[in-house]
Amino acid sequence: MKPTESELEILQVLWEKGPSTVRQVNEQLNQAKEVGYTTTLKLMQIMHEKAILSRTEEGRYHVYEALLSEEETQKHLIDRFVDTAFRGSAMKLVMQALGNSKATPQELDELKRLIDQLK
Amino acid sequence: MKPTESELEILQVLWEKGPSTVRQVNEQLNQAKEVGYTTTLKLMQIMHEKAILSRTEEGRYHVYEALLSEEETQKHLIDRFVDTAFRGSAMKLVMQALGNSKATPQELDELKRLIDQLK
DNA sequence: AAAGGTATACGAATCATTTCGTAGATGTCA
DNA sequence: TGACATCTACGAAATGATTCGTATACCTTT
Repeated sequence: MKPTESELEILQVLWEKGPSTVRQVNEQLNQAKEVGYTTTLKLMQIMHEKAILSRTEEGRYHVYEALLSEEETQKHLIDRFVDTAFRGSAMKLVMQALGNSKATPQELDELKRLIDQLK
Repeated sequence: MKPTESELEILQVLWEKGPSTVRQVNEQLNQAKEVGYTTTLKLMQIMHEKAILSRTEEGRYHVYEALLSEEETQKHLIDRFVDTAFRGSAMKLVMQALGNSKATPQELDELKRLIDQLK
């Protein structure tokens, strides 16, 4: 339930691309940095054991799929992050993140709408 | 420049309490969970080596102080977090964090003001 | 001065994560 | 069929973070 950083990278790929083989994931990862094939394989096997990924055997290949939803996972991660880095204050996180970001006026409007909904 | 989780816990204490001895920090940490004195000591020594903390020797004691500012550090952490967990989209992080949080109406107003400033 | 308490220094055990080499199975193609 | 490519399984090295035991020095109190 607490993916490590490398696991997260793999999840990203699967969330973006949908169910994939090790090779597909590995190739995607390699666009950012060099990672050996067996490294990715091993990681995905471990994630399968931990029930983070499901696996379907199609002939000789294994096709993996994320069992955690992106949203749920992000929710968890934010909780932990707020605790460890912001002493529990989500608002501080939000304001800092917003300050750093180069949000477009549209995005800012969208955010305002979200705020109004929350009130 | 990339504090680990334990290091962050120590930084939190120093940011909150200001310059402190190992014992003071350790006692603070122990309110949340049990940590041995020498564990905290070692960690703070390492942080000193890494130039995360400064150290002043006052008689027999060493007084440590954070060399990283809370804001700067949080900024870095957010950047990394946005990358690893939100594929680079700070807006997604902000909206998720806001959705999860139980912000008070006052806080939401404050946030709106911040947004207007950014526009 | 001796005993007890408390400091720092430091090496090393432990634990988690990441990386990769090698082996064995299976498919493909000349 | 035989050579070659590609797949999974698996053990274990490498790395990084955390934790702690022990040594040594110094103060304080009796």
